Amino acid sequence: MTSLDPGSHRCVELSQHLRWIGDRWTLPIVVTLQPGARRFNELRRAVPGISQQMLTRTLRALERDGLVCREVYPTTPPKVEYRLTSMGASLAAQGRELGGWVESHLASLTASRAAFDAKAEEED
Amino acid sequence: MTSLDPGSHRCVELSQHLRWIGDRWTLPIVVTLQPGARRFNELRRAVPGISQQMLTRTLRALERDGLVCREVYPTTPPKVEYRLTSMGASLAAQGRELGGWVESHLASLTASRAAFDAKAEEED
DNA sequence: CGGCATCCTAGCCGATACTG
DNA sequence: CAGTATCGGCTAGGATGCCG
Repeated sequence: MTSLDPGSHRCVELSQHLRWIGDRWTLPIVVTLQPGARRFNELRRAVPGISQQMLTRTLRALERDGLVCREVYPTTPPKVEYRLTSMGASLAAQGRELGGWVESHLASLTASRAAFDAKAEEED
Repeated sequence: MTSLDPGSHRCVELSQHLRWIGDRWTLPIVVTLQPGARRFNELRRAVPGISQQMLTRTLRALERDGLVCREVYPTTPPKVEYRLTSMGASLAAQGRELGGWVESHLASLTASRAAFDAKAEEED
């Protein structure tokens, strides 16, 4: 990945496409879909705290990006399943790695913040 | 990383801490600092498009998180250098991996979006 | 040179209500 | 069950101007 070398500023462009990582729900949803297809409300229950609307929006965005596949069964009541595409699955793997990094550094991160804030406060 | 297994919803919590990765400038800055220390305006020039304020803010946040170290030389004119801590360096590595993923899937992503939008439009 | 303070806008995100 | 529509708050982030 030579275009990510320092000096190449492709990373500025690429970071635009990484913004969905920062949003609240993309990664949780993708990781939740890793084991297999899930129905809408099933997914909703599986991702605690998400609103119906954000689930819809995030799923649409993922579908648009070809990371998630939406399948509608025209039964009554309607049944809609979501599953990862192969690209989505590879993203999930990346997401888990990233989560692993955060998890293993979370303690240091928190400690560092506390120290920084304490120092800032004592200077007042 | 068992706590990232589907079924564990730690990922919801962790995703909170991933938000700063999704912001526009964190990754570009961290990657730019990979080769070694840089001065403020040097960094500013090296990261095209960043405003002075966002550079300041992002660097402060990185410093607070213990990812970047700030060193002031009390000369005239003042000189300030920023360099990655070891934790910052490991984040840079993660960032490059992530960037690599995006880069290698960017074409598919873009194509998928175009197809999705075209289909949505024809349905009007 | 290397900042900080202020103002402003766009878009994320949540809550609520309604539909096939 | 699986959405869509609407409203509104919060905040990331850009522009500008001042300071040591």
